[in-house]
Amino acid sequence: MAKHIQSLERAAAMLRLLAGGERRLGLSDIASSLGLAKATAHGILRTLQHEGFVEQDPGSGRYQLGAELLRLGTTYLDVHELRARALVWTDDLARSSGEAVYLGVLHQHGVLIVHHVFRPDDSRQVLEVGAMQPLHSTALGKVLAATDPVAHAELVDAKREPFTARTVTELDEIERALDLTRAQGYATDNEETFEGVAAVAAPIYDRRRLAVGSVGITGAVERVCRDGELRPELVAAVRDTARSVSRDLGAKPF
Amino acid sequence: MAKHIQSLERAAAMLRLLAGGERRLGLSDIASSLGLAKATAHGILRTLQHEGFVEQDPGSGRYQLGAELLRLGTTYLDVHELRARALVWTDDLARSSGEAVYLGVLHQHGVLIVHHVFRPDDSRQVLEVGAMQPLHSTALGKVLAATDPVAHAELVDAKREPFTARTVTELDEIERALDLTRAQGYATDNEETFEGVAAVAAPIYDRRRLAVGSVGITGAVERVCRDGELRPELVAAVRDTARSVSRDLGAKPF
DNA sequence: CGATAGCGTTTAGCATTGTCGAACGCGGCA
DNA sequence: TGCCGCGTTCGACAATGCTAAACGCTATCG
Repeated sequence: MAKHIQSLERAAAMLRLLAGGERRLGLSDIASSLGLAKATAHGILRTLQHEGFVEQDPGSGRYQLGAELLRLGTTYLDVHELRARALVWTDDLARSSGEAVYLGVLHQHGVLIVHHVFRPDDSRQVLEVGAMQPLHSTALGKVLAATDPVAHAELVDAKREPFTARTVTELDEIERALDLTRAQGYATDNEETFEGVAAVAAPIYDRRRLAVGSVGITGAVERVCRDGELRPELVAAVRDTARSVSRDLGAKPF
Repeated sequence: MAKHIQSLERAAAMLRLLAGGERRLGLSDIASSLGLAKATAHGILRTLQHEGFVEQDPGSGRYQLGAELLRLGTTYLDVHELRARALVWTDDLARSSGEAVYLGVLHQHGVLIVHHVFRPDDSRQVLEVGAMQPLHSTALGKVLAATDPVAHAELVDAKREPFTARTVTELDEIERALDLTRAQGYATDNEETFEGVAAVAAPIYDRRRLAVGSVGITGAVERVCRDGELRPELVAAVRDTARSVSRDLGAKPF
């Protein structure tokens, strides 16, 4: 007997397919991509459309994601306890560090950004809440992989794409970096994800001492590094913020 | 024969229930709220959890919305053509008007905010993308109700809640306001939604001359009004922006 | 300009599939 | 320690959603 409801799994696969294929997709594309009869795909899409999860372009008949997903996704942020507790502290971190602050949680094979404070200057920046980052090359991801066994397993299974010349993709080399992360209590990303961009992140724990997320700052390597290493005062600020949020979540500091 | 897939409708109802009930809900609450057997609700929730649409608190066993909704909701914004076209113009409007800019589309019984540019000062503001606003009291909503027949029908059906002493709830009085909106090409909200807050909005049309959204500014009544009326230069700026976006979408300007 | 190929949609019948009621194991509470 | 409530599992039935084939439509091309 199947352990999961078939039509729901198929509907979820459709939503993910529509999310991946940067543009609108036709019914036939969807049906063949998932190996379904056109009528089956149509029935699911009709229901999803009625519920607001997908929309159909009246002209071309093609399908795309629907507005209800945005509404529910925003509601997820409102309910998220970690995010609510972190809101108070991340603004201060952005101000004191002068850099952009990110808050991430494990989701599937990567880090989902649930909060993002802009770097406090007047430059134009785009909000990255809802975006995904890889586990193996980012500071947020390495912290999660070092402290959350589930995240670690995801990192081992995932294919580790090289983004720059400095990206570490060999598993044993990554393990050493994770050991270092566990030993010193924070992780760095020294141009391993984007050229010229470095980051620091530290883990956030809940009342059961389990890692539930990570918080960190990201910025141009010229500003956040000195002599090829992250500036110690920035590392300290990030770790302080992570500890403050953990304390708010009920983690005992011993 | 049923026109829609039962399990999908039930799953969608669960997600909406979880989105509404500000906190985590237990299985029994969900099952009884929807009139389902506990085992049925459990099967659906288990699948939704496996797909990332709901999460379960390990301690209490209660359910809440899942992270996948945030990821998909953000993707919806990326695909949204109206939003992409408007991005270029809304920044300019915020700068020239000095006020916060909102972009909304009709969704269910209200206006869904799909873009929000902060007022260009250094005050702390919260992003309202993904939030819903009522049709009957807001400038964005009245524009949609005046130009989109579907939105108008939703406004008529919805229960029109009074938010301030100035909120108009009588249907014939609203109809006169909508007639005025159609005649002058924009709508206002003069402390009808929040005390001390006023707004202007104008419609955005696509290449088939159908209203697909509305754009407007919102701010303290002392700044955006003079002699109890919206300042004409702000009205002109909003209407210019709406026309620019409409032109980008392919609407012919005759 | 008519034939064609592809699209999204609808239809009918079958068997797979999701649903239900009842029982289970496990906590907190008195 | 007994109880009540929770989330979860089990097994059988029939309602449910799936499949395959045919439909109307638009756009394309010989």
